[in-house]
Amino acid sequence: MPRKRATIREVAQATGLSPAAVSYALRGLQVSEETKERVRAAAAELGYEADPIARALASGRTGMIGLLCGSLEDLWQQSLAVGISRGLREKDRYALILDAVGDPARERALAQQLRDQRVDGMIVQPLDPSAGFWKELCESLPVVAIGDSLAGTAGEVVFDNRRGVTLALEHLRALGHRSVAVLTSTRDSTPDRPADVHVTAEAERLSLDIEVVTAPHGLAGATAAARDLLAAESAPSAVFCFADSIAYGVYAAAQDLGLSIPGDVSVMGYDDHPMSGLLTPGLSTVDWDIDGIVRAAVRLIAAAADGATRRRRIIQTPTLRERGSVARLS
Amino acid sequence: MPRKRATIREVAQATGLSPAAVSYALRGLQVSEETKERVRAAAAELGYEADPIARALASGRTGMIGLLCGSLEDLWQQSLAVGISRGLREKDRYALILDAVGDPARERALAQQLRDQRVDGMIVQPLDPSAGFWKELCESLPVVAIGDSLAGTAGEVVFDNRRGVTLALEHLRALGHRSVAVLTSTRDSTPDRPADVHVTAEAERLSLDIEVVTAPHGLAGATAAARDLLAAESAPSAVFCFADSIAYGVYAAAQDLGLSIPGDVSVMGYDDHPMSGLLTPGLSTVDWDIDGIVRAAVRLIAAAADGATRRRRIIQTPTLRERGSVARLS
DNA sequence: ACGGTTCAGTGAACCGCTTCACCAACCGGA
DNA sequence: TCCGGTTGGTGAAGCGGTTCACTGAACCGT
Repeated sequence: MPRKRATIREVAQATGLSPAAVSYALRGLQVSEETKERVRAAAAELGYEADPIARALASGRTGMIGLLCGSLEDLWQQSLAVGISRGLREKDRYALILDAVGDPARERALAQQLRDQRVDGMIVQPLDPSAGFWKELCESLPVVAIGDSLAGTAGEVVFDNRRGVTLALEHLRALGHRSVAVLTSTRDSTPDRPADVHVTAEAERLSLDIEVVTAPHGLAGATAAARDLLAAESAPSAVFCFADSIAYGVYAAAQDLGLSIPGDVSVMGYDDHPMSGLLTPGLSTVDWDIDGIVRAAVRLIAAAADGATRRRRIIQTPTLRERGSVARLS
Repeated sequence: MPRKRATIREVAQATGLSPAAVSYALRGLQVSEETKERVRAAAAELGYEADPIARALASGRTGMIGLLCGSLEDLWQQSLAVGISRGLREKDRYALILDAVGDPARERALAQQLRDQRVDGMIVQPLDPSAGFWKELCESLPVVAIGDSLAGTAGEVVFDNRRGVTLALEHLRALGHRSVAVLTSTRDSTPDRPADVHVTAEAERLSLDIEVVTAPHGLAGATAAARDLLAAESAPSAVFCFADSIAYGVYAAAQDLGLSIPGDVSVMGYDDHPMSGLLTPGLSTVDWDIDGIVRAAVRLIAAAADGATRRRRIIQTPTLRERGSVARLS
């Protein structure tokens, strides 16, 4: 049995001070340098370290940041989680990552759980942004949303989806494509739904023939949807996928059907996931600079957790990344 | 300001019971059905929900499972995290995922943090299994290790690396390869280090010419190492990578150098990551059945957290998955 | 010598729940 | 009728910190 941990009272005893004094000393408040040193020494001696749970109960704060992922299965959210963990380290904080595994009810429960854990703030990419509990949540702690979906948050990092859509569709148009399928997925985590609006608007402007298809979430779902799409007689000359991970499904489908990319069909992604450069051909995509997004989110949440009150909205602008999955249509 | 949360005392007040009775009632203990019902009603009425922090402080347990990833950047650990989140949901538990971002000091801090959060158990894939704190940690709560690296754990899911190595090398040998490079990485998270031992043993048995190269961690590192390897005059005819993610680096390097896989060089992976089937050619690899691993880990940790005391060791056996990245050498 | 400020430190009341020891009432059995 | 054993419930002492209101001493200028 590992010897029970030292408590603050033992340290107090050892130094002949009151627990209160020890508490203050260890946090560098209100005490003379000399006693601080004495307390530090005694604490080290006893191997004392403040219990975060007790501290959380008494003070209501923990220093932790929560990251709530709607579905960690999503490649995009994986990248997000990785980046945020790394980014927070540099701020001497750390993230508690929770995964709602695609279940809105669970998302609700976990959001609450996270709040009850007294995180100092949380970063979310909501599964169901329209759910009522977000508002309430945002009122009780700083929340930074990725993708502009929540109102009343402490901050948001939003995507200029109009620009992203324009970039992709103009690119396809410039290479001669006139009929393109737009492949989204239920729970596409990257952009907000209204991206659809931009699609139709841009399609109109560019006089493109658009067909929007929504695939079930996940690689398998995207593959199946893409297979249907590509096997149809009226198959489009290009597919614009609303996430690189969806485009991967198109690659798989093309492979199954013996179609060549971009020979038989052109493909565009949306994200720029690290794997996209490794495929053959490389996936042409809309690069959202995930590093920038992560940095922005970390900056926002750290500021908010430190008490900043100004609500900020950072807009992310994408760039086009050409790689070879889009052919010029003769 | 959101109205302050109801406390157990308010519920007690409302029902005319003592806080203790309410506490028992809500956990379904020692009270008559009738009062249970009364308490439930009052709780619902007041919107009362027990505060997990206070509960943790008083009772020492939380119901949460911690997942400590040495480096979430690693594709393998990402898959693990996803699987475990999903698996735990079925057990009505949830995982707190922490990422040490490759820093052993941070790993230590986070492990401690997790314990201090009173998780009921934790699953780890250690960055530095030789660190002293693991032992102490394992004594204070149930720990399940992925990859047999820790002693004294509540359970482990270990890899039969000898079998894995044999599978890969025999496959290469059977197709005529005699000189193969083995590409590992610092911090290869999948297998335990001693896999190297198996490599040399198997190489001897199969009379293969082996060169072991260790790449820096990450895609960029693997790519660089692979480039050096493939550009050398005495380049091997095949590369066996100790993780699919490392193999991705080889693909990238081959692309850079204008080499064809498997025409100019054959490649074998180790994991079977979902993306491996999408590359061209598909990556032939050693399939570790991550689903099985996850299920095993979840079962072990759930049992241990529920008080099971028997220490279990589950051995995972791999299979060969041929896809096309290995050519027959004429 | 005196009121007025800081400075260092103390005591006790929390934070919100669990748990242990104990009790009253009720039951059936002898 | 009395006794031992359940049942349903209570009170208070924690869990291990933080914080608020307060005190005693030292220091200030006059």
